[in-house]
Parts: sequence; C-alpha cells; structure tokens
Amino acid sequence: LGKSNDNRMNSVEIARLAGVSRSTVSRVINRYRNVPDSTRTAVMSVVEKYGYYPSFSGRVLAGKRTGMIALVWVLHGSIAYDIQASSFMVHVIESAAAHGYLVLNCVVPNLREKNSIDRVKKIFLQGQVDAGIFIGTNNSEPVVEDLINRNVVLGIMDHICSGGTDPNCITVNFETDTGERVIDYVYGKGHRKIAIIDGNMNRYSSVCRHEGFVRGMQKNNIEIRYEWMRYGDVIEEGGYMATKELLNSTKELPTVICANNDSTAFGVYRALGEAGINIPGMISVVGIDGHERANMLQPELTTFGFDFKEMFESLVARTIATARGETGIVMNEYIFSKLIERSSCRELGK
Amino acid sequence: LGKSNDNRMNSVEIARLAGVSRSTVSRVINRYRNVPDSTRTAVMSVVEKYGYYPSFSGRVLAGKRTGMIALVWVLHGSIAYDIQASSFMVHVIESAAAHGYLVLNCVVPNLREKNSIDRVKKIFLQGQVDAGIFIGTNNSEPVVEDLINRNVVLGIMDHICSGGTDPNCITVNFETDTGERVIDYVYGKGHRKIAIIDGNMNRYSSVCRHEGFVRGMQKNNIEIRYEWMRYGDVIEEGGYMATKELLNSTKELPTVICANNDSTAFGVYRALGEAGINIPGMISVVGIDGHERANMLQPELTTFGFDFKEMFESLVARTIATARGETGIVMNEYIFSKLIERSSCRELGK
DNA sequence: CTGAAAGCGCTTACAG
DNA sequence: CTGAAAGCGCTTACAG
Repeated sequence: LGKSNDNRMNSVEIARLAGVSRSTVSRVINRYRNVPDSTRTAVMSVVEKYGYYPSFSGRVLAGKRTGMIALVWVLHGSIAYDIQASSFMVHVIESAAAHGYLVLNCVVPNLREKNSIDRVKKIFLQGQVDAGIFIGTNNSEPVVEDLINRNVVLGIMDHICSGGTDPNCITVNFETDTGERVIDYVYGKGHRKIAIIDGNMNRYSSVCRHEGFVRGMQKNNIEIRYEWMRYGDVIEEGGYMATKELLNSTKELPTVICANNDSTAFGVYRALGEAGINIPGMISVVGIDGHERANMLQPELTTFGFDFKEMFESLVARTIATARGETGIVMNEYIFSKLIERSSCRELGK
Repeated sequence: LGKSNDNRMNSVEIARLAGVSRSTVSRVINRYRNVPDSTRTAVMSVVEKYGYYPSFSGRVLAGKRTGMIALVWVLHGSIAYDIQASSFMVHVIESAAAHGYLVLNCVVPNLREKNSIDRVKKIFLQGQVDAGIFIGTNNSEPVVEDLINRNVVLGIMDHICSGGTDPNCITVNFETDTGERVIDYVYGKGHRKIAIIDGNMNRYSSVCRHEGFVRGMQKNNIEIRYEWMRYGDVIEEGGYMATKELLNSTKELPTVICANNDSTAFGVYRALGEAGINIPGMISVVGIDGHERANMLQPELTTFGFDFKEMFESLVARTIATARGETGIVMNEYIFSKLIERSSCRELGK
C-alpha cells in the first residue's frame, strides 16, 4: 500500500484543522476565484502554520501539469568542460524559470544506444515532464521522431521536423548562409587559398555551413581543393585532428582556415600552435558561433556570433507555451549571425 | 476528475491485453522474483509492443522513489558563464546518473528572498525529489536548516551541520589549512610582502582560508598589513574590485597577492593588467581551486587544486544512499588540495 | 504464483 | 460558496 510520507501533512489534515473540506483546501491552494476571503484566510493560516505543500505526485496524478521540462543533452565523446555548455544550460534553466518551470537534466552520450534511448524515452513517456528541449541531436533521430509521434512536446535546436509541421515539434535553426558570409569575408580580406574544416554532417547546421562555404567559393571563383577541405566534427578535438591531417598532407599551405564553429576553431589553433604556425601571420582562422571563450584565445578569434540567450529564451518559451496548449505559436525560427571581427584573420597583401 | 493521458496505455489496459491482473503487470515491471518466465514474457511482449511506461506520478504516489535529486545552485550577482560551474553541474549530473538518478536544476540568486525560498522549499516539501544537493550556500541558511529539520535529505558543499550530526545532512568540506599552505609556499619562494584577497566571510571555506592565511603569516613572522588585506568575495568581479582598491590605497606594492580562490584571482589578473603591472615580474599571484580556466591565463596561474569530480561523486553517492535509507554512511568528508605549480608566482631574489 | 482490494494525495465536475 | 464523491495510475500486503 502507498507509503504515508512520515510527518508530512496532507489535504485532509489541513481541511480538518481549518474546518473545511478537502475540496475547499484545494480551491484555495489553486487560487480559485469563488472562495471568499474569510475562507481563504482561514485555510492559508493553517497551510502556513504547518508549512504544507501539496504532494507533487498527487497533483500531477489528478491532472495538473508537472511544471518541468527535460533538457536532453547529447554529448558525443568526452564530457565538455565547456563555457558554452554552461551558458546553454543556464539559458535553458533561466528561460524555463521565467515561466515558472524547472529543468530536469539528462546527459546522454548518443541517441542510438539502447540504454540511452530507454533513459530518454522513459522520462517523457512516464509523464515525468511536460515537454523537452533537445540539444546536440543529429538531423534524424528515431527516438526524437518516436516521441514526436507519441505527442510529446519537444523543442529542438538545429532540427527540421521530418513530418513537416508536427504541432508538437518546436524548432530553431541557423540561418542558411553563414558559410557563404564567411567566405565573402575572407575573400574581402584578400584570401584566395581557403581551407575549410567542416563539422558533423549529421547536423543540419554543419551541412548548411558546408554548402554555404562551397557556394561562397564558387561565387568568388575560388578553386575548391579537397586536400584543404576536412571534417572536424563540431568539437575541439575534431578541429585539432583535421588540421593536423591537413598540415601533414599538403605541400602548399592555405592562407586561411574557416572552421565550422568556434570549438572546432579552438582545435585548429592548437594544431597550428603545435606546428609552430603563427596566427594570423602565416594562417588566418575564422570561426562561427560567438563562443564565450573565443575572446580569450591568442589572438582573439574572429567569428560570426549568434545570440544564444535570445535563441533559448524563444525556444523554451515556445515549447512551454505549446505544452500548455496555447495556439498560434511559431513552430520554427531562424537565428542570424553577426560578424565579430577580432584579430585572427588578417588582411592579405598589406 | 483526473485527466486521462490521451493515447497513453495504463496498467489495466496492459493487464487486459496480456490476460493477467494489474498486480502481475506491476510485479513484472518492478522485477519481482516470484514471476515465472512465461508470465513475464507474456506481459513484457505487450509492454514492448505498446511502448508502455508506467506513470511516474502513479508510481510515486504509490510509494516509489522519484529517482530524482534537485541541484540547488545559489548564484549571487550575475550569472556565471563559468567553466567551473559547467563542470560542477556535469559532475553532479553524471554522478547521479551512475546511480540511476536524474537531476532537477534550480538556480536561485540567494536563499534569503521570499520568492527564492519558496521555490526551493516547494521542490522538496512537495516530494518532487528524493534529496537535494546545495552549492554556493552561506554557512547559515534558514531554508537549509528548515529542510533538514523536516527530514529532507540534503548534500551540501562547504557546510557544517548546525545540529551537529543530523542523520539527513551530508556534507563535504575543504581542508582547513589551505591558506597556511599558500603562505608557506610563497614564503618559500622568498616573498615577505604578502597581500591577501579574501573571499566571502559567509562561507566556511573563506573563513577557513582567511584564518589559514593569518596563521601562515604569524608562523613565518610576516607582518600583516591591513591595507594589503581585502575582501574580494568568491568571484572575478570581487577580486578585480579588491585589487583596484588595494592598488589605489597603498604606496608600497606587495610582491605577491594570494587570492581566496581562482575566480577571485582572475579578477586580480584583470586589475593588475589594467594597471600595467606585470605578473609575476612585479607582483606574483597564487590562487586556490584548480579552476579549469587557470591554465588559460597569461601567465598560467599557480594554484592549489581540488579534485571536484571525485568530491561530487562522493557527495552525490552519499546523499543518494542516505535517501535510499542505507546506513553507515560517512556524513562529512574533507577534500585536500594539491599544489599546481605554474608560472604566476616567481622566486624572489633570483 | 496470482488476483481483488486498499491506499497513496490530490483535483474538479456535480449537486446543492 | 462548498462538500461528497469519483477518478487519476500505480504498488503491495493479504489471501488463496
């Protein structure tokens, strides 16, 4: 039989002490209008006297929302001791708090392995939370599609709904022309020997940026040299490995390396540093993201930055609103970058 | 009346489909021993076919644990875009995951303001989680004491239980002699003109370190000059302000500044940098913590580092074990620092 | 080995 | 304005 919560009060006890029924206690707690002040005060004084808080599971079982969203964080490879991860988390937590929501954190190494899949599905399908936010997912994840099909409300970063417009799939995506803008920028600085460290081609944003880089090269009549085009994943280690391979396999050096994102660029820095190649003297570097650490590098990284705080505020707000059954919500949004010009990309021929 | 969860299965439906009673479904789900394989298989095939997950609130209301702990993060002042915050969070999340627990995140600006108090109390007193971890609390917080008195299981960093040994208050504290060790170290390097940037005297660790600094000075017969002893709080901004004030109000400069912790030391760096004072040429700096960012400074920061990963693993493990009713658990632990000698503290007279 | 039943603590439509 | 009652979905002691 259900275990009584030791010394905790329940609504029948409060009702008895206040001389009303449980129904009335509940109405007071839930701020129903049709309760006269005298009743309300009588009940509240007992509630406060005993520090009574209605049982969470009781409330939820009776039909209330949980007031919680899950933040599912897909972290492939090693754990990120990453300022950006920290700020993303805090953005989600604070955005949720602004709507009276709490965040349940779930970090999984991937979304393909049985154990991780089960942990994630369980959270939603048990009804432990009202909705979820996904960060770091690939562009096609069976778990995500499964949850969407089962009417779980999900807010996903960098994701296109496969079903077109599921009413419970909220998304935010990156502008599609960042890659092109990066190339235009370095081209404008006089660079013609351009290397690309791509991201993870299972991510929409990486594919988009890759295509943008290529469009930019073609538009400006730059030869695409595949020895200078590498996959670096979206992490520091990937950028490092890709740059090392690039340096090892090319006779002629590029004058600039455009990275899929700033974390990747950090790896580029490390590899160039180890090879004794000066930035931006010998090779310039440009990133994408506006990572908080980018201005702590030597030299500070020139990058195309996004306003992630604003992005998460909107994603979380739209997701919670959807979970609350509100309508007329924008299902997808794009975010746009702003050039943050620092000192890692020099002007050639000066 | 309780709202049915649209298309979600429940245990009576599964029972009907499997040709058994709800009791049996529950026994299978909960891995009871006395269920023959044939019954188990029959039930599980229905469970899997429909992707059934038992309702969280139903289970909890019937007496199961929530499998969740709350992480209450007291962040005074502005939001930390901080690698350390990120790694602490990840440590807690991963440590909890190792025990099958999920982490509910709650960030509050302080624990004294009515709204924050209420948010925090609600989480625990509603029974939303099995236990809590507190980071960043002052050494005497009424909310914390209240929760302890109401039998909530809490794991607290840098905290001494006021009641002595409440069986539900798990703690971890810093060694008490770090301050002394810092002074011994700089003394050994030839420093005699020693400045101190203290932390926040509402924290046990800051008080301890302060006392350690003083003991170290006395032991080594160093004059304590109060113009060189400042409060810097435990954050970058505090270290910055304190150092600026110190520079503005003293004629003679110290040869070394010992900071309460690394974040504070970051602020010391910034203030010295702005004043055009070379580190360690003109003034050396020593921190405490082993902050992940400390090796990214110029020059890299010499500091006394702690193993926070291990610390959180133990704190979380002990807290969860207590929540599970296990006994014989170590209530308090101390953690010990290791000197990480880098280049911010020079040897004098060489 | 298994089912019927009680109980966990709430909310809300219904009736007054 | 308010109470009695049904119902949310589970678990487990009890009885067989």
